[in-house]
Amino acid sequence: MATMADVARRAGVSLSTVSYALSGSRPVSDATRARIFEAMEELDYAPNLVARSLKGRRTRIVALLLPTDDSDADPFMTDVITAAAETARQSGYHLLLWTEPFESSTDLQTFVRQGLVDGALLLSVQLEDERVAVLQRDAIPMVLIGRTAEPDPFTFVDTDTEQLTDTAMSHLAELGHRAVAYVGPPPSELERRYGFVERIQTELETSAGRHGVELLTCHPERGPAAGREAIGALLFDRPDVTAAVVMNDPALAGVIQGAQAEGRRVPEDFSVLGLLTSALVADATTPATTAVVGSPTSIGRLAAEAIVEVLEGGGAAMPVRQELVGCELVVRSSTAATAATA
Amino acid sequence: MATMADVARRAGVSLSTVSYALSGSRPVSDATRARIFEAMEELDYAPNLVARSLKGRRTRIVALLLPTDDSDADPFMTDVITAAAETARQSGYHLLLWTEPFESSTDLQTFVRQGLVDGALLLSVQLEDERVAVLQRDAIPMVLIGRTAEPDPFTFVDTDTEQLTDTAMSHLAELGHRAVAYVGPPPSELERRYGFVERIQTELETSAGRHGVELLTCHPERGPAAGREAIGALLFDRPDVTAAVVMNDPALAGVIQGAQAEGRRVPEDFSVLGLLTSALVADATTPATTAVVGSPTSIGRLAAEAIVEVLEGGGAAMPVRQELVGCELVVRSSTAATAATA
DNA sequence: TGGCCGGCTCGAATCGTTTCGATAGCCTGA
DNA sequence: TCAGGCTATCGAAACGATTCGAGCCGGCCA
Repeated sequence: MATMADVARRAGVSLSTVSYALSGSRPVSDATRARIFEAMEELDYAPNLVARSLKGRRTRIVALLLPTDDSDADPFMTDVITAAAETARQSGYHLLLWTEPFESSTDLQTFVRQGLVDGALLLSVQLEDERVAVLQRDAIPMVLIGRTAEPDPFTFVDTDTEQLTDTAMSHLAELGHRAVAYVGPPPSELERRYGFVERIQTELETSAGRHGVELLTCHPERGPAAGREAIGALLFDRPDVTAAVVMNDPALAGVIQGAQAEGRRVPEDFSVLGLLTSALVADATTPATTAVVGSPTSIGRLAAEAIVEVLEGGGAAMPVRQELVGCELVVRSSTAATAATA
Repeated sequence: MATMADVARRAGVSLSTVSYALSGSRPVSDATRARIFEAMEELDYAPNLVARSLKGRRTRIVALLLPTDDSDADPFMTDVITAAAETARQSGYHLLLWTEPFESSTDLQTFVRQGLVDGALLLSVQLEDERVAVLQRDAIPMVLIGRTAEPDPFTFVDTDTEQLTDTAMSHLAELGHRAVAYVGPPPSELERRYGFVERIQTELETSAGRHGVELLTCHPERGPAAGREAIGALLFDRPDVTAAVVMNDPALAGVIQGAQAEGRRVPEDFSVLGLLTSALVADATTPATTAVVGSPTSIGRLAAEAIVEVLEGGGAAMPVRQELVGCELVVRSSTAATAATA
């Protein structure tokens, strides 16, 4: 690898002149610049980012904090990550993967102190997130994807859960449903105090109330069998329930099958609506599941934009950016008007 | 951030002694070492990785080359990535995301020349992969996940496609199936000359031949509708087909539904076997789809181990490592013996 | 013709490590 | 008592860039 000194020698100028030609931070005559660029060309020169980082005291690398035990969110996460990486790259930044189980932030602590990363993007933020405290202690700029219990004064990007739940409930209410099952994530997710899950629960209740709908909650484990069982038990108790809102991809098919096993046709007698259901899963059920989905791509992009903005902003006091990303109803074939309505 | 000089001053020793105490590359007396570590503790010292990288001419960062237009492999990729990152971390390495569309390796070229990464992990390798040529030109150590048309002399980790196809065909042959449909990936994947896909196709044919099974191929687009249509047309032509092997997650449910629409019960009259089907999708179909799956976690781990080995190995000539990762049959409910056999 | 101004270029210091060569002190053995 | 050998420590030179202050040289004006 050629260095700047090689280029300088070849072009017959000093090291610093090469630097100025490259950065433009001081004027360089056209003739000199031409010779320098020619020399660079001939030597296949590319500036060494490590040296630049050392001198500039910033690496333009952002850590992507990825909890390893959050596999439910996989398809969603991939899109977030890809979009974030793309966006960051366009601004000259890079994303460095930092995977770790949910609780164990001492490693994170020593990691960020090593100065490899300028900032961090936090995925799957929990209501009380240790990682936030750790980063805050060392004043590492960060952007959360998700929200902590007390969102201020952090910059975050999150799905607009209020819109999400409201889109879901209005859709069902308009179709005439008055008693709806909420099939939530498995119990293990609840214990983790994952903000997203709790927010959905309360806002779903609020929204149901507003639409005059009664909501009945259950939290089956992963897998279709658990889904079948949960909806079966629920329908046995409450045969007046005519629809289910499902935020549990692994159990989704089970919910449909369970309802069918109770003698309900889907969607004629019983509607099923997915929440943040991955397209692959929604299309795999019979019938295909109508769902309200977020926009992982926008989230990734916005998060990357936000962290870049913070890092480029230098010391300037910036307004904290808190963005909610809208949701969309993707109509497939699992919801329909109730008999009463139709 | 405290530097080594701060620690040295506080401990009353020279800079170099601190370095030796930390690295152990020269003896340091117990008393001195104790004072040094105490000083580090008090100052919350952590060595600066950027400076270390500059001096050592290696960053211990590995690029993870991730094609952005390969969304079909998502759930699989997430596991590969996570496992690779975890493994790398345990050896003191980091993974840096480099996303780019399939064709555009000039960016990659200038990127690797900047010396930020010591090596690279290539995901979704194609038969003729530009990226390999680019990296080879600059002698960047790499490990492929997948194989190029001519796999030598590269280090790679890949799914054992021969075992994969053979597991699939023996399963169906044992159940008595003699004419089997192969529902492959969408045409767009074929054009890309993705080695994995072509290898599966030929080996499936070989394996079918060996088991006395006739194989009929189709490549529907993504989505259940395409799957229904494809299998419908195929069964219309060839009513003697009693099973389908599907390597196309988005179309999988459609294949099952299409067979049912032709009056076949699944699995009693018609078996469906998934190839590398993601668990989420396999569990979402009715009935749940039996599948032969690879081990993304092992692949990620092995790939990370391999690149670390290469990078740590220094100049030492090492045997090229080429590993094939085995597959496993996950029995669910979509395959059964043919009427003739049962 | 001399002094001044301004545009380009240069040398040197710096970022925080690692590592090589040298030195100071101590012990051992003759 | 002194040469010789160890051991523990120190100083200085890198690694490859950025950036500050200074200097050179030509042109312009008086």
